[in-house]
Amino acid sequence: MSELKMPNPFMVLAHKFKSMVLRALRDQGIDIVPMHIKSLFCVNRLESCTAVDIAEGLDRDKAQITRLIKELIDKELVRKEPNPNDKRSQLIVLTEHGRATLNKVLSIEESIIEKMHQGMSQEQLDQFDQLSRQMVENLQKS
Amino acid sequence: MSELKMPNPFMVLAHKFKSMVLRALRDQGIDIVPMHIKSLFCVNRLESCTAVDIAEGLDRDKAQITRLIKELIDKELVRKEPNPNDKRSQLIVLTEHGRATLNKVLSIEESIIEKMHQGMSQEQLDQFDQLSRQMVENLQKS
DNA sequence: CCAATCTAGTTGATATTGTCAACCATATTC
DNA sequence: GAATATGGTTGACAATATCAACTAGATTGG
Repeated sequence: MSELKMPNPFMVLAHKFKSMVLRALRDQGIDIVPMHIKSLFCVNRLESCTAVDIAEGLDRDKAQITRLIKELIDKELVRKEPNPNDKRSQLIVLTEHGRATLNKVLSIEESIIEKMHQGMSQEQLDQFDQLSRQMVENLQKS
Repeated sequence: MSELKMPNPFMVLAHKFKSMVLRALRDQGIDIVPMHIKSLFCVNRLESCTAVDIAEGLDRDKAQITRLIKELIDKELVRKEPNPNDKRSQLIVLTEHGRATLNKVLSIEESIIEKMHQGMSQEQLDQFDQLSRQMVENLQKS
């Protein structure tokens, strides 16, 4: 083959970032994992949030999200309430503990992101995010 | 908390990309997984390649790489040769089958990457990679 | 109004990837 | 030559992902 293929830099970055987030959580004695964080942020973002909203919002399997939600309930970070609009469904709601944990985690992630972004202009960061989003869209087109 | 946190675009991209690569491998009847690919590319890049070279090159645990190499040997994609310079160590070498598989996989990944990069200039792509690398370096500074 | 179809969520099973610790054999260092 | 470090392995477990099949409820169309 022509040239020797190097690892995709954005994949290297994703691996490093995720490892660092998990390590930072452990160091802070926070017993949750990155997928928990993503789910909690999802619940926080949506006024009325169901499991399928999280699955779609995070582009994950419904089965996986069901299990994640159960873990978040066990850790008393969220609770379920009946969905007035759909008897099959429940609304996922942050508990006080969940909100407090989310605030801690937000700080942790923000400090990692700040370190990651050192020496870069806002314009560069905006373009980086924009290109990432565009690439996701490109991949989604069938 | 202040603003509602959205998922990091490069993490969304990494998840989507990895899923697509695995799906494409399955569609092509190729019974390997993304970590196998990364390892094979690593072996291909280095003139004299050991397990610890792969572990370091991919920023992965030695234990994980040991297991991956065993799988690659089982699938006859690589083989081990004694390391003349270190009795503890073996050199990992691509087999013919491994080289052929790597070529197929290269095509598959390249077509996914081409699709991902649609509508983007080379300058933009270079900057994207450069920013990713810089972010990795930033995270690595202790 | 009811059958057919779709959807929300669950459960089971399995796959992929990741992490930590402990170990043995070998290499290096002092 | 003892102490320390390193390459690789094994065990155990954790985190994430995927697919299929299922039940209960919602929607659709005749």
